[in-house]
Amino acid sequence: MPRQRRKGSDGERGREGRRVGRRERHARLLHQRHLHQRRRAVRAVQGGGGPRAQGQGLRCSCMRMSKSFVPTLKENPADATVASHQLLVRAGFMRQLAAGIYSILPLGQRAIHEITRVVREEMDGIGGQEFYLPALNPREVWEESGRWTVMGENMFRFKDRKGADMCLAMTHEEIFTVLARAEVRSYRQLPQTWYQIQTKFRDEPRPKSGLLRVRQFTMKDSYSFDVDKGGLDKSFEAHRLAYARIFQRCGLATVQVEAHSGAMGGSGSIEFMVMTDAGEDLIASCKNCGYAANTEKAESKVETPNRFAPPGASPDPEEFATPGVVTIEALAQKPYGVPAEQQLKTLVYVGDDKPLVAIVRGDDQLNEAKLQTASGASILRPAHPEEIQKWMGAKPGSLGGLGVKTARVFLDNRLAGLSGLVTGANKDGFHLRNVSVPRDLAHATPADLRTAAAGEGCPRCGSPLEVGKALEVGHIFKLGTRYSESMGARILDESGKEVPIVMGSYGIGIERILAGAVELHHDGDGIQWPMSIAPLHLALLPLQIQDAPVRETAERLYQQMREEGIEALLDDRDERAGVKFKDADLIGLPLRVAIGKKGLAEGKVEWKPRESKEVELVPIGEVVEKARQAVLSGGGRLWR
RNA sequence: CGGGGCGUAGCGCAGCCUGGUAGCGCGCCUGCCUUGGGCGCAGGAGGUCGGAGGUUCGAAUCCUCUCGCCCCGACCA
Repeated sequence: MPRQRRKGSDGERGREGRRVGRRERHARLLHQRHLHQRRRAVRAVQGGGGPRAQGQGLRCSCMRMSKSFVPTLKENPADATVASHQLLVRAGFMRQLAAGIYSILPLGQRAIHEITRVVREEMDGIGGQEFYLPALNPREVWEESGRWTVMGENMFRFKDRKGADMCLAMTHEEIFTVLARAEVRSYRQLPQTWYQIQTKFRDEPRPKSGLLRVRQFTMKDSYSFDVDKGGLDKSFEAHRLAYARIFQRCGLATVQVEAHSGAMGGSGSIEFMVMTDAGEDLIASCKNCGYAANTEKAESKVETPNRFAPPGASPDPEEFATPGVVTIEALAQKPYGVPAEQQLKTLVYVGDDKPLVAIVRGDDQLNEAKLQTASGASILRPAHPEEIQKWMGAKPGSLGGLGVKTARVFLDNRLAGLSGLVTGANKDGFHLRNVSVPRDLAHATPADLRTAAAGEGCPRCGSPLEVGKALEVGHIFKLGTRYSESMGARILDESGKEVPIVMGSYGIGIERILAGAVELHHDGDGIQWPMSIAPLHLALLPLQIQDAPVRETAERLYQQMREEGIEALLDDRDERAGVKFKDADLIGLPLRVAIGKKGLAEGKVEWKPRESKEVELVPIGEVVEKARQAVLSGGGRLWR
């Protein structure tokens, strides 16, 4: 088929020199192509129209099962425990290479393309400009921000042949800041929003759950650069709204929660969470007022009556022997009978190489993220037993905060004002009773240290909080001047004063969207892709491939769909109907059209959306249009 | 990093305790048959038993070391 140039129309005019905007030109091109393909479609229907070489000038890409690499499995892979991992492997979307490292197969890659398309559209929509930065970084930049140390073991590091320290980037604050400081001089050049979609490397101590926690993954990361805090607030809000649209368009219901900022630093952050048991985070939320926070940060209202306080003045602390008792539980038992809520739990940590003591009520859980926030430490870890012995003079199990001078002591807020409590004596085998917080622990810094639990009061409205498991798919941070100060990215403001650029950083885990969508959308038979991110729109199943009318009808529909921009997966394998149905359900394309002898006798084919139970008989001549409508109304896109 | 489990054919597993011929199901190849929800029959190919060392006449099996993977606890898109 000869490809004709259309003369004298749009293309020519562009050459005449009239400035045509890129966008406009692109739209025109699409229109031209559309007309062209329409004509072909008409010809195809009118006759001839047999199978054609794939891709001839068409941008819509379809697939023939017989020629595609889609290795489906009947049985679940042994190591997969969560649905998304099992199904993505079984349906032929990915294979594991090593712990937390996956090869993405053609179907998986197509779905990822759809996701990144949505992400790009929304990022461009808020004025983001796409970059592509190096994943391979020299030590020096990370040294400048201080994160060469902070990132610790989580960063992949090695030496190049000259012996220089290198690393694989976990995120790109540093590199973008280097660009900004080198080129951005004036407030007039701001605000800027820069982003990329790029591979990130993190040497996770424990990769797990398929794509949910891996060591190499794709992240959309963006960075905003503003003159002041007000500008940052605007950039942050723009991202927040864009993220909400991205996840919604990808078929993910998300909740936005207040979050701990961790190694990123900064003043505030919001996480976007998909509620699923496959997730690893715990979030507390209030149905009544909408409060939602990661339990790393969530607060709660709890009643803490001073019920162990002795009448009158509190007697002095008194040592008593507790041989072999090293747990809260044991001290609550028989001979002692000290309820856990009367005890103080004393834990020793090391924050930036200095000892820290944290005290919470015996039945509460210390929240390390909160201790990190309270202490301002950038690296926090539990102390080793030898360190504890050295600083406290006793082993874990007999520790207490009284008289501690070797370490900063932090005390959970709920303990304020209580007395008549029991704690370790910092002497193995002994505890202290009659401990009064105001008198004996006055040297401790009060802080919110305990982990909020389900049923406790919402910090805003007091209604009972719910706690559920969630998967983090996005995280937005107000970095402020954390990086611009340490790395010297300064500009002149309106008054001619040199000020650090105010930054924000915003991340989305691309594969987590993929896996999260599967967690949310599947059934016992397989995946149920949302139209917007489905690898293809429709499965076309000729049920008896040896039957010429069946085969030819399928081929014709395949061709027509392709020309209409509907992405079809034609299962042209010589397999039994059952095999095709099973694979189609497993792969989970949103639409299915089955062509069988029976229906064909009446001039009909079978229509079935993946999530529907019923099959609908549709006249052959109507099915392409029906599919077109379904793709569009489902949030999909024709013509790529 | 602490605790637990598992490495045997492409995939899922048995065999190991009590040392002596490496097996089953699925998948794959050939033929016949069947043809609307992972058909049936017959034949066939395919394995350094994760690796190294040791004990033994003999090791998938017992011992030591090591590597890898999964799960549970401490870290993050």
